[in-house]
Amino acid sequence: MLDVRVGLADVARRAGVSPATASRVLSGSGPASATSRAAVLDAAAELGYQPHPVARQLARRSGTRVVFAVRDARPDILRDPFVTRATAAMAAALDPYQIGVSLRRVGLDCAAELAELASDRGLAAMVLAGHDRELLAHLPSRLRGRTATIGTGGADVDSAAGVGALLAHLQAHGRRRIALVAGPSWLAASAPPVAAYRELARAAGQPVRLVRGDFTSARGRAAARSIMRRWPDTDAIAAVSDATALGVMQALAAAGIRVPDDVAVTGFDDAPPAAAAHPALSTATHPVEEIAAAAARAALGGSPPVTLFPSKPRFRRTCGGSASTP
Amino acid sequence: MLDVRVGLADVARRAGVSPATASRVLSGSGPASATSRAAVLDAAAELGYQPHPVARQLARRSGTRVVFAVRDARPDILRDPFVTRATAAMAAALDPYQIGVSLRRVGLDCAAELAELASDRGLAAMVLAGHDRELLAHLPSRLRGRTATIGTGGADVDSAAGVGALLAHLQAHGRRRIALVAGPSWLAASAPPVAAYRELARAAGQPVRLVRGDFTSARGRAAARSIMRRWPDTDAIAAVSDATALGVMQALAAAGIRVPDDVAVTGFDDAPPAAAAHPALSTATHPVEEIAAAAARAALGGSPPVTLFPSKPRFRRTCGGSASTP
DNA sequence: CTGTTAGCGCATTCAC
DNA sequence: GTGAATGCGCTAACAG
Repeated sequence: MLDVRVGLADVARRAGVSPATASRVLSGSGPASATSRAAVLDAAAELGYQPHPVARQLARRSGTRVVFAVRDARPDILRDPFVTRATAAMAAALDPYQIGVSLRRVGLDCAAELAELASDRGLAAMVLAGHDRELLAHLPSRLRGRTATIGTGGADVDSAAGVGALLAHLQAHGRRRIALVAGPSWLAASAPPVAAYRELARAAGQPVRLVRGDFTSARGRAAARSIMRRWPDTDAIAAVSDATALGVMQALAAAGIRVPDDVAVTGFDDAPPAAAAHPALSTATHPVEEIAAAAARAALGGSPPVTLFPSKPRFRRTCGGSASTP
Repeated sequence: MLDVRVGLADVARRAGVSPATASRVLSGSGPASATSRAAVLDAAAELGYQPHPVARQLARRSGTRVVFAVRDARPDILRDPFVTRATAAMAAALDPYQIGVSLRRVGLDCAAELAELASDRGLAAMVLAGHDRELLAHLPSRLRGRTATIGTGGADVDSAAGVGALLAHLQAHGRRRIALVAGPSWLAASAPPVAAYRELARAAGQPVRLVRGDFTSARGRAAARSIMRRWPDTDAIAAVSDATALGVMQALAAAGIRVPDDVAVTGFDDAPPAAAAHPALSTATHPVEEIAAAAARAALGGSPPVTLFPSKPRFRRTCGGSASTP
């Protein structure tokens, strides 16, 4: 039992059918009478048959790996928590399918790199993060239909809602001059929070104070300094990542600015450091694992289910209001 | 050029040799005259030949995936930063080999799960974390020689040195009653820091105050409360993970105990939250990515290079001494 | 619905 | 050293 060397032929023989029938039954698709179906299933169970994934994929011409291509300028992007969390989530989600995950960074200008990826016949599908509209229009043909994206247009968090809820909360608690540290402008996923911010500012007749970040805490520190220099009366800073928000808080503390008394701060991601920060960082949830798993499945399934995953605000100390988070 | 449909046969034809010879040249091993070798290489380059990984692995009977099996009791262990970082590092390191990574949790009592893994013929190798000696002795035969471990006995961080350096620093700065929040006792990798701690305590004639943690901040909070209840005069708490140390700091703050004035705290990992903590957490580096990549390569290569990766102390605010970290 | 016949693309025996 | 044959284990066409 559980002998590694039992093949489809053994199962077929024991079930009294042809290998083709056994294959049809065990691979799911294809017609089969109830009788032979049962016989094959029994035989497979008794023999402890385990299909050989590699042979199956060869015959089926479907690769064995899903590559997670992260488009970013920073060489160390593959150590970014978002990337590592997403990668691990995919690796866990695809394990039952016996499909592995590869991780690779591609540059902002990545046509050649994508072409190289497309020429790898071992690739079952690709999940692409950090894309923009133009890039998707020029995907290599072999990758079309096998690619799912994370971010705007693909599996994405409803960052507009999450950030919007935080901004609305800030407004409701008297903050009038709110600055936003947004994502990089080359990234499509940066747009929704910016749109939400502009809309709320306009509706409340408040000024627009927008600077670009890159999801790192270093940029958060720089952004905070820049904001307080350009607009000294700023009374709240919203960032689109917890790391950036923590950087903002560091810079404010260094400048002797109190949080939340002088300036409120909010982040995005609800990563563990947010709750552990001092004071505890207000933020919004980001179901990275669910998003990554959905994207991986979509890439394999062919049809990208353009789903927006919910983001819930977590009001904590730094937003200056009353605490109300479990 | 870069046509996906050029196969070994095409290369052979263009080079004027047989497919067998072309295979010998392109797959590295096997005899071949300099003449035909050059011809094959040229033809392959001109045609933009890309070997088909799946076919190659089928013929070679070598799987296409490396599974990262994490042995732990907690169901959410796969979201642990150590696990996600290691998984991403493997997925990036194995990408050039066209081998994907799968991630799976196995329970503490995992004989059956490992047997199931062993029966997967798509598996090229396994990297196991959270092992102990007994487990390794009972590895399924098909996994032997294809398994590398992370932690004691495998690719591991020199945690004894890292934690030892922190403890020595605490002692040198006048801390006399140091408690250690160690890893779980079922984990082999928990032992070295404990040994280092015992040795240093013994040499300095200091008491041993040892509690077990599990690398989470929740356990850190509980551990801190427990320590201060049992040994109220404790003047330093060393934890073997940053998350745990941050939990310790939270519990101390909640109890009105000042860090580092009343109690010094140190962690382990040098994760970003450590530097961002308030006060900044003293810790020691943990090259998780390098360790994971080395383990993955070792698993594929067959011979586990039992390497101890260095851990360097990062003295920051919480250890109470003079700051001295870049 | 089922069995037979061909491959999938490459690596590896063997003789030569 | 080289080529022809065989097989890896399974799936997909095609007739029946």
